[in-house]
Amino acid sequence: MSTGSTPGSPARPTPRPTDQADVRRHNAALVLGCVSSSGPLSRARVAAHTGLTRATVGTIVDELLAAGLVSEQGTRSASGIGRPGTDLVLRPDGAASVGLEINVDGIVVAVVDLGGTVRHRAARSGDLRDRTAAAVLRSAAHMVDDAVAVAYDLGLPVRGIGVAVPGLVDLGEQVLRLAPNLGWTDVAVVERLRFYAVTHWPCPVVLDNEANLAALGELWRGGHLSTDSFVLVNGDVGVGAGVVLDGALHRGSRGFGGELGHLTVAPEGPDCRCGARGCLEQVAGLDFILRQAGVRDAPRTGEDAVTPLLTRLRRGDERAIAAVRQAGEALGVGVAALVNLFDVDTVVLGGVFAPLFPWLDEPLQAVVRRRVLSAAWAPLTVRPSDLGRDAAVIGAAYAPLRDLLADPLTVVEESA
Amino acid sequence: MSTGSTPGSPARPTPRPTDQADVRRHNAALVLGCVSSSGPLSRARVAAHTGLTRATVGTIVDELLAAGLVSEQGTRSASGIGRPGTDLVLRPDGAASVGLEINVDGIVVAVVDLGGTVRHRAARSGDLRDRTAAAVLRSAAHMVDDAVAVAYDLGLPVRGIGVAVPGLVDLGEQVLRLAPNLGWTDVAVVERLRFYAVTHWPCPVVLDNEANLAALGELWRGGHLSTDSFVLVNGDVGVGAGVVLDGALHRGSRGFGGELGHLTVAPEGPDCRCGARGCLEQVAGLDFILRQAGVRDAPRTGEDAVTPLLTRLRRGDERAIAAVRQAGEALGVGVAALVNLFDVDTVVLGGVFAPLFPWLDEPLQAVVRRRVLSAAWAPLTVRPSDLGRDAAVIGAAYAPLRDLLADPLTVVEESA
DNA sequence: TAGAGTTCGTACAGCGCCTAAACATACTCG
DNA sequence: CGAGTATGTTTAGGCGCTGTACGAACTCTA
Repeated sequence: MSTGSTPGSPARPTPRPTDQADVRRHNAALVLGCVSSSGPLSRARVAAHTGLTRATVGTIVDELLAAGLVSEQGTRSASGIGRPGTDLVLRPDGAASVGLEINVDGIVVAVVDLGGTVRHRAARSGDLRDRTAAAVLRSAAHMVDDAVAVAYDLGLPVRGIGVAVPGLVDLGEQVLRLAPNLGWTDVAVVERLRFYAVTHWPCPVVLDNEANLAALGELWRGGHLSTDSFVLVNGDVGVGAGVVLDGALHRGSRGFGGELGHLTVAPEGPDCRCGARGCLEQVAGLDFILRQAGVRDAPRTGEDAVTPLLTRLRRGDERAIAAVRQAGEALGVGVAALVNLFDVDTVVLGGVFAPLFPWLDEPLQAVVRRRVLSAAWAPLTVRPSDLGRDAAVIGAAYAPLRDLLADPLTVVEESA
Repeated sequence: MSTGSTPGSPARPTPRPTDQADVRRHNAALVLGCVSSSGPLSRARVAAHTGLTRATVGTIVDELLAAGLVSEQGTRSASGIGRPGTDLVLRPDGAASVGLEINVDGIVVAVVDLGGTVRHRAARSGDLRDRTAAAVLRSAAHMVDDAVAVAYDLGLPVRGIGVAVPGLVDLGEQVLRLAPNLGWTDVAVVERLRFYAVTHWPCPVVLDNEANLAALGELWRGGHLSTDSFVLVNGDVGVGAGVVLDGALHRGSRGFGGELGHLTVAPEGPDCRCGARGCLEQVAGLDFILRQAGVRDAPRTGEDAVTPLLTRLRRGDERAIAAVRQAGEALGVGVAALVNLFDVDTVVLGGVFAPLFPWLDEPLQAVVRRRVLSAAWAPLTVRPSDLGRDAAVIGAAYAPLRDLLADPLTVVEESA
C-alpha cells in the first residue's frame, strides 16, 4: 500500500537507498506519464506541467526517443505567437505485452500495445472445470506462443506477459494457491506455462488475481474515471473485488485480498463451497442468479450464459427480474461494506454484472444509500465497466506495461 | 497507498519532480529509521544495513546530530576485533508531540517523546454526550495548553499535535464530519481548538479518526508485531477499524474509511442509528453487550463500564458470557470480511475488546476459521492490544512524530 | 519586407549528493 | 610490539538538476 504493490514484485520491498539514478528514473516516468496522459505536448509544455526545467525535460525526452517510447510529431499544436514547439506523443508500438486470462469458461489471450489498443485477440471457450490443470495450461501456453509470434510479426517488442486467474495468488512464489471455481490447488502457473511453452519467452511473466487485474485494466482503459480511487467488483461464477486507491492497486499484504464473494450477506443463507454460509457469491454469483431466474437451458458459464437471461429481462420476465434484483441487493450489502471500509467514491461493476447493470442498479443503490455512513458527504458513483469481460485480459497485459511506464529507462539499458 | 497517506496531508499528491534534495531526505529518513529500529548501531553498521556508503552515512549522521535527533553513546557494543565504532542512538527527547483524544467518555492528553515514552498524561472523564461541542473543545484546548507547557518545562521541543476523534474525518478540510456517538456534525475541530487555545501552538495540528490513530499507536508502540500489516479493531460504543498495510495506514481516499461498525452481520437484526439494520455495532458494540449481559448499574461508557462486566465474567455468569460470545461471533464475521478483503495476517483487538479478549477469542476464531478463504495458507493471529485504551492518544501523538521521522531534515532547516 | 517581440530547444557552468578509493585511527591478537 | 582488522573521514569523480545564455523559428507590426 503506500503502498500499493505491483503484481509480480514482492509485497514488502526492503528499504533501499536512493541515488541520482533514482531521481532520473522518477523524473523520466513523470515526463512519460505527462506525455501519455495529457496528449501531444511540446517539451516546454511538459516542463511547465511537471515543474522540471526545459533543459532536464530535453535530455529525458532524448532518452525516451532513443528507447522508442515517445515520438516527435511535427508542430501541430502551434499556439500562436513565438516559436512553435515540436509535439511529443506516446509511441503506441514502442512496447507491447501479452495478456492471458484463464477462467472457468475459457482462455483468452490478447496482444496490447503501449497505447492500449488490442492488436490481437484469441479465445478458446469451453468449461475448464472438465479439464486438468496441466491440459489447460498447455493450451494456454501455446496460445501465448502464438500471441508472441503475432506481436513479433507486427513489429511490437513484447515487454512482458500478464496472467489473470480466478483465485488466491501467492505473489512471492507466483503460485495459484486456490481457485475454488476451477478446482485447482497450489498450481505453479507461471512455472508451468514456461515449461509448456514451445518458444522461449524473453520477458517477465506476472501472475495475479483476475479481479485485481480487471481493476487495473479499468484504471487504464476504462472511460475517464473521475478519480483514480475505485473498486471493481467482478462478477462471474465467483465475485471478486479489486481495490484501487490513488492509482495504486491494493491487493493485501500477501495477494489474498479482494475476496468479496465470501462476505456474509445472509447468515442463514445457503451453504457455500468455502465452508461458510450466506456468502455473497451464493446470492449474487452467476450460478445462483441463473438458477433463481429459472434459466436452465444455457451453458453455466461465460458470455453465452448471460444471453438467455438478458432476453428474459428485456421481455420483462418477472422471475428473472426478481432474481437479479435480489442479487443487486446482496451486492449492495457488499458494496456498502467496501465503501465503509475503503472509502472509495466509485464502484465499477464488471464481468457479468456489466450487462446486468440496468437491472442491478436501482436495488443496489437503495441498499447502499441506507448502509453507507458517509453517503451524505461523499456521493457514490456506481457504473458498469466499459471493458466488460475483457477487463481482466487487458489488465493482465497492462501489468507489465505499467512497470515499464513506471521505469521507462530500463529498455534503453537493455538495448545498450 | 502508496500508497498510504499520512494524516493531515492531502490524499492525492500532485506528481512532483524529484531532485538531489529528495535523495538526501529519503536517505536521511532511512538512516534515522535504521538507528531507531535496530537499536544502538555504529555508522559502519548503519551503512551495511541501509546499503549506503560509510561516507554518506557519516555526513547524514552529522546532520542528525546537529538536529538533535540522534546522539552518540560511546563504544558500548564493541564487536571484538578492529576499531570499535561509536554507537548511535535515537535521542528520545530530541522531539515530542502532544496527543489528544476526544471520546464519548472523556478527554485524554499525553505528551509523548520521540522514544515513545509518555512523559505526561492527563484525563478528564465524564459523558461528553451531555455537553456541547464548544464546551468540550474549550476544555480540550486548555488541556493541550497545559501539556505544551509541561513539555516546555521538560525541555522537549513540541513538533506537532495529533487529535483523535470518534467519527468521520474530512482530511483535507480537517473537519469532523460526523460523530454519531457524540452527536457532532461538521465540527472544524482543529480550527476551534486553535481558537480556544490560550497560548499559540507553533506546530502543525493533525486530526484523524481514533481507530486509525489507534492502529498507528499499535504499530509504533504495541508489542513487537510479527508483520507491519494488521488491522486494529477498536471497540467502544462504536466499532471502528484501522488498517495498516506494510507499515502504511490506509484510511481510504477521503478519510472516511474503516467504518467496520456498520458492516452488516445480521440483515434481520435491530435497527441502527445509521439507518440500516443488523450493523456489527448493534451486536458487538459496548451498549449492546452490557444490555445483553444484564449490566445496568454501570456508566454506559469508559473503562468503568467494563469493570462490572468483567467481574461477572470472572464469576462465570452465564448471561454475561453468552453476551460476549455473541459479540465475539459477530466480530468474527467482521474480522473475516476484513481479512478476506485486506489480507492481513494479524488482527489486534483494542478498546474495550482488549480486556474482553479471553472471552471473545474462541467464538471469534471459530467464525474466522470458517469464513476466511486463505486461512489454510496464511494463519491469522488475533490478539489483544497492548496499549489498551491509550492506543488512540499515543497514536495521535505519533502521527506528527511520524512525519518528522519521515523527513528528519526539516528541523535543521527551521533552526537555520 | 524588415525588425521587434515572443517562445522553443539546447549548451554550459555550477552545485549538491552519492560512490569509490585512500588514509588516519583505534582496537585485538599473537 | 608489530600485524591484522574494522571504523570514520577525506578527496576525487560521476551524475543529475538548476539557472543563464544563446541560436532558432515564428508572429506581429510598421
